[in-house]
Amino acid sequence: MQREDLGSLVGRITRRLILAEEPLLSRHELSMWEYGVLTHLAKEPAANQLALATAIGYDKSRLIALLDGLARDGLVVREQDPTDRRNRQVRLTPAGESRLAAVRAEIHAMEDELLAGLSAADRRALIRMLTDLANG
Amino acid sequence: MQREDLGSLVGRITRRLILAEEPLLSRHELSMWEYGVLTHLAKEPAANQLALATAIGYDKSRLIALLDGLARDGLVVREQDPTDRRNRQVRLTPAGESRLAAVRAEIHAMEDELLAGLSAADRRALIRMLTDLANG
DNA sequence: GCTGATCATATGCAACTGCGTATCATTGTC
DNA sequence: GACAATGATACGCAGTTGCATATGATCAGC
Repeated sequence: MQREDLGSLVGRITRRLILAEEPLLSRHELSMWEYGVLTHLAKEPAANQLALATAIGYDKSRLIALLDGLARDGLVVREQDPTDRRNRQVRLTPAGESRLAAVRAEIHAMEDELLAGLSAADRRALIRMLTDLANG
Repeated sequence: MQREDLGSLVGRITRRLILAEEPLLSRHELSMWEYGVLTHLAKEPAANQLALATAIGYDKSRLIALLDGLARDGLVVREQDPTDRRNRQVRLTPAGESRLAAVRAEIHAMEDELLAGLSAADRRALIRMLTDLANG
């Protein structure tokens, strides 16, 4: 058979993932982008909002409303950077952490199911290779 | 380190691929979706336009204008299905095939570069696993 | 031949996207 | 202290998306 494009493969996988994640996320009242923000903040608090936007590949002008919503729900807080008052540092609240932990557990369970056909070694290899590709 | 979501990994890879593919495609005056249509038609001509739309995950009402453009450029033809005249079978023209071949060669070269860090065995394993995941 | 289903096509809509641009506060430099 | 640079915020715009819906042609079953 003709070799299939990497882009096509990845695209089909993306569609499957979105299909599987959307119901989990909406049950916890989170959009895909909100989940992305929470996930990124769990890794490291954002020094400022521009850095957060570029890190997750989202539009900086759009991020504002997204953070407004998350802050209103008490999942994140914006705090002035004492060393540079132009910056708003963004970090998870305890409520944000627990909301994220709940969704994330379900998403990981879903992923495990998706990868159930692979051996443990294959799975490790896959994650390693994907990580390398993602990080360029 | 905390385990990273599959969705996040795939998302970052997708962004990289789009960034790398867009200039190649636009040099051949093709959009991402048009390339997707041509690629799919190369695998198998479409029995009708609805089937084509769902196969590539595109909106059926939007596909019409896309096919109009491709047909205007002589890359595809729509033909009445002799067995069911409601259907328009869509297939590549020779011009469509050669245009696709030209772009595809560049895209494959780009992908090879992207995967250059992997051994041949790793690469085969990766493609196999991605294909399995994509096909569910 | 009538009827319901299927397909191509067309259109409208609300939401989202990326992009540019403007404003204002704050910073660091000269 | 004046000034350029940076960051948060706000707004508009044009393009894209998914979704619903309508119409007309054709088909298959009765």
